Amino acid sequence: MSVNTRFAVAVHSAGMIAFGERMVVTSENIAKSVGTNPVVVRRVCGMLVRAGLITVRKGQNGGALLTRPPSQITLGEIYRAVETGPALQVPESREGCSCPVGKIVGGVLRKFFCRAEDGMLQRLDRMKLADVIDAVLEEKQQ
Amino acid sequence: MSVNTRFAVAVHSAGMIAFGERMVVTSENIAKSVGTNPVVVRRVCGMLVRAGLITVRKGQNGGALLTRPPSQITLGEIYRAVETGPALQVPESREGCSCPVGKIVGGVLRKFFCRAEDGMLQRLDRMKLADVIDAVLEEKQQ
DNA sequence: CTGAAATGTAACCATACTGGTTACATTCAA
DNA sequence: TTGAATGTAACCAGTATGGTTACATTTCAG
Repeated sequence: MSVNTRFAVAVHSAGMIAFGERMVVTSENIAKSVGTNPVVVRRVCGMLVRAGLITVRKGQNGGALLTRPPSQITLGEIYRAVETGPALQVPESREGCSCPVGKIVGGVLRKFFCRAEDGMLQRLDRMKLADVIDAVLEEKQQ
Repeated sequence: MSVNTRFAVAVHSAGMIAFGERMVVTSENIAKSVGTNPVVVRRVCGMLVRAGLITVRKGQNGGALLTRPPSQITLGEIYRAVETGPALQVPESREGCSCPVGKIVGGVLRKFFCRAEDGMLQRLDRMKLADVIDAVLEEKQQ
């Protein structure tokens, strides 16, 4: 329970914010649905704001809105908005401490890992927020 | 410096172990090259042993050996050997605590995230340990 | 057979990241 | 003006990781 749920919270939040024009979506609403704390939601939404994916209105009857329709927002964009650094990391060999071959290996690994991670990002780029919403609505019908 | 360097250490180690027939590769050798501690290397190599990717001989003139040639070992196998749990996680909404819709969203997200992660795994499965070794040797020439 | 060299593993610590929580200033609408 | 909402700082707890020491165990060399 120590990793990486930020992305999930972000997608979940964005999915609810997609309905922001029909209902007021507050951090408290979202937190209830996600099963977490309003402050956590606000932290994540802050990153979405900084990435230009949503806008937030303070004050009474506040709430958030998407800046684009959910069919034009990809999970890749959300991922990049909230995730910092590569998923596959290479330890920074403390300078000079490791043998020269060790440094070469580190550089090579970084290249390989980047290519692998791109595979994940490309798939995320092909998934639209609207796809997630559709899947949820479909499951809800059943 | 808190995440995920296990995989990098594992690939680096396996790469050195590929030369185990021509030279004695000890955890201390590997640790020097990686820039870490022999115990850390042994911990990771233990997982590779359990996954059947290498064998280790204790005692004097010990060292490790690959169970297959490096052209038949993929980075995907190494990844699965040392990495536990999905890279993209969905918070387990504390049972009953979250609204029913929240649970549906969680399930949907898990599906989407799995598909995305598969993109990374498929690429890792196409990368052979031999490819890494070749790339390192090539860089070393220059 | 003995000793040196190597592994396997437990134990402990420091560090870092995350998420939960409280608190409070700020903003905005009714 | 007041209440509802956000933004953010601050602090805590839990967890994972990596570094380190220590020690039992294994295995080969001599």
